[in-house]
Amino acid sequence: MPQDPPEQADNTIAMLGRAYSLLGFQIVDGVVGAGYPQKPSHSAVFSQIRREGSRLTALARGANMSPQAMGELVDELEELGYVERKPDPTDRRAKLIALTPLGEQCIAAGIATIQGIERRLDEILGVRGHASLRRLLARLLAAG
Amino acid sequence: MPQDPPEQADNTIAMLGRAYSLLGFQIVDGVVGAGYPQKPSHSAVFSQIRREGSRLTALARGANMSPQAMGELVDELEELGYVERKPDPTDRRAKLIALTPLGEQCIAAGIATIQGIERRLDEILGVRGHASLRRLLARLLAAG
DNA sequence: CCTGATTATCAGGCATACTTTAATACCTTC
DNA sequence: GAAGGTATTAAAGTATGCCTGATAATCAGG
Repeated sequence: MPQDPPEQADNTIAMLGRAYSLLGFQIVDGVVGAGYPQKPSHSAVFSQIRREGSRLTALARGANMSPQAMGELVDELEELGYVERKPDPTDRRAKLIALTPLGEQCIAAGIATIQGIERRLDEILGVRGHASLRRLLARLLAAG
Repeated sequence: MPQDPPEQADNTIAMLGRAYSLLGFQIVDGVVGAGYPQKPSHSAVFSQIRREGSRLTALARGANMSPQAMGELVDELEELGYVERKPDPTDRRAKLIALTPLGEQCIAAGIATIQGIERRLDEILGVRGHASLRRLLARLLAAG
C-alpha cells in the first residue's frame, strides 16, 4: 500500500488515501471494540474463507502470499478462537480451515460495522451522493 | 493504514481502498520510472519541506514522528542526493534540510506524474465526474 | 555563568508482514 | 512400488517503518 504522494496536498489520490485511512481504521476499531480482537492482516482470511472450510494453500493463493505466511495468520486466528483446523476427508495431507461459531460472530460484527459506516456515509453525503461516489469509484476501478 | 475490511467485497470502503492502492502505486511507479528512486515514506519529507530549508525537528513534528525516525528519512534522501543539510545561521545546534536541484526535479516529476493521473481521471470519469468525486471526498473528509 | 531546555545524532529495539529453505507426510502416476 | 509432485509446518531471514534511551553541542533565562 503506497503512502501519501510527494507534494501537492489536495490531489484526488491523496484525498482517496485519507478517506480510506479514515474509514478503514473505523472498521478495525469497530470490530475490535465489539469484542473481537484481530489484526488488519487477518482480513485476508476472513474475506475469502468458505463455509465448508478452505485449504491453507487455497487461502494463500487467494491472498497472493506464501502458504507459510498464510499459515501464520491461521495460527493467530486459531489462537483467537475464530477458526479451527480439521482434517480434510478427501486428502490426508491437507487440513480444512473453517470458521468457529465465534469466527462467524466476528464476521457478523464486521459486516454490522461496515453497514454502520455506510449508513453514516448516507448521512454525510446523502443517499444520492453516496451512490454517486460508489458509481464513480466503480468506473475508476473498471478502467484499471 | 488499514487493510481490506473483513467480509463483503463491494462496500464503499473497500472500493476506496482499491482505488487508492491502484492510483497510489501509479504515482510511485511514475516518479521512480522517471529516474527518481525513492521510498513511499519519503513523501513525509517532500510534502512539507520548505524552500528555505526546514529543521529536522520541524519536519518530525509535521509528520508526527520522532526526530530520530525523520533523521533516518533525511539520511536516505541525502544519500539519494535529493536534500542536503546546511548549518542554520540562526542556531548553531540546528541544521537546515533543503532540497538540492535534483530534489526539486524529483518534486517536479512527482507533480507531473500526479497531474498525468488526474488527467486520466478526467478521461475515465469525465471532467464533471472527476470534480464530483473530489467534492464528495472533500465532504467526507470534512465530516471526519 | 550555571541550569535546564532544545537540536541533532548514535545505538539498539520492536512490530508487521512477509520471504526462502528445509523437513515430513501423503498423493498420484508410470 | 518407486519417482515425483503437493500439503503443511518449522525455522530463520529480510524489509519497512517506526520507537526509546543516551549523548554532545548549543541556546536561553535567572
